[in-house]
Amino acid sequence: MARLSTIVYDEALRPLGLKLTQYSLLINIRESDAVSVTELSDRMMMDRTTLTRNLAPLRKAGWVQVGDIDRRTRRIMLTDEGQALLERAAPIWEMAEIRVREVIGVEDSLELRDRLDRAGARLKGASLSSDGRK
Amino acid sequence: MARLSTIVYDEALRPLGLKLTQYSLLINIRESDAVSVTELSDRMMMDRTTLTRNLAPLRKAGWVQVGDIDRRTRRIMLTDEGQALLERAAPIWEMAEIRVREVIGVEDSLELRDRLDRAGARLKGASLSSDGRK
DNA sequence: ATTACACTCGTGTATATACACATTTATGTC
DNA sequence: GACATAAATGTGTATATACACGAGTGTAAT
Repeated sequence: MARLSTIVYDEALRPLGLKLTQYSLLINIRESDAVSVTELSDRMMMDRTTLTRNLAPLRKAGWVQVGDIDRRTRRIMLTDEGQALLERAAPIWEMAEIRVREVIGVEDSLELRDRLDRAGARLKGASLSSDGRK
Repeated sequence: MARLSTIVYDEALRPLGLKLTQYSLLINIRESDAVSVTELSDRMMMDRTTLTRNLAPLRKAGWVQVGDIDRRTRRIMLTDEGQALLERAAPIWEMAEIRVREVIGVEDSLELRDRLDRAGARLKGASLSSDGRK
């Protein structure tokens, strides 16, 4: 399923120079502005260190900005260009979503998403975190 | 879902030094012995060049062997150690599968697999292949 | 104040993934 | 046989992913 999604979505997003994960990341940043690395990685069920790496190309492209709260915690924000990009991406994304539903099956795509959300919640905290040391 | 699978399966397979993709690759090689790179990559709905890279650590570990058919086509095979590894992995894999079904939901896991299979078939050939140049 | 511990984050290393491009080899056409 | 074309594979580059480890920072206990 990861590969299916990659194929369909990446193909659609290519004109914008975006990949699936990058789009997903930008959306999540917009929805919870000024989050910390750890918090965002939890929300995305992604390893913290993976998030750090994934932020790099987004920062280089000028879509994401990172500032400090104290000298330990950082906050991640969209730039104006990032905002603009997401607005341009919105209709393209919707079309891709429709295509995915055609390919996978309409009725189940929503239920599947739901089910995966709940599964994620169930796993959260259990295994997810670089350094398992308490 | 990719990340969910990674977490659960990788955790289970770690004692064997195997990752999810590697196990999947080994199983596919066993089921269609002496395949070519392109054929196997098609079967796994994976980019051909990705497969090449993924084979490297398996060869280095001595689980997979690669020989030549003519000087253009290569055939991929399991070594005896690869066979043995899969046998040791079988019970572990089954337990992980059970756990995934618990987490995601029993009834749907089978139907989901089916649905994804058909979706894959529908997409096959359409977009999948490094170099699209005819 | 010191000290111990918990929190927040990044880097080194290894694998996974795919696209663009290059290379080599077989095959078919004349 | 020569030559164009198609087929099979690999490499360079970039991103995605996670684990092990390390470094700095806040906080609470003494």
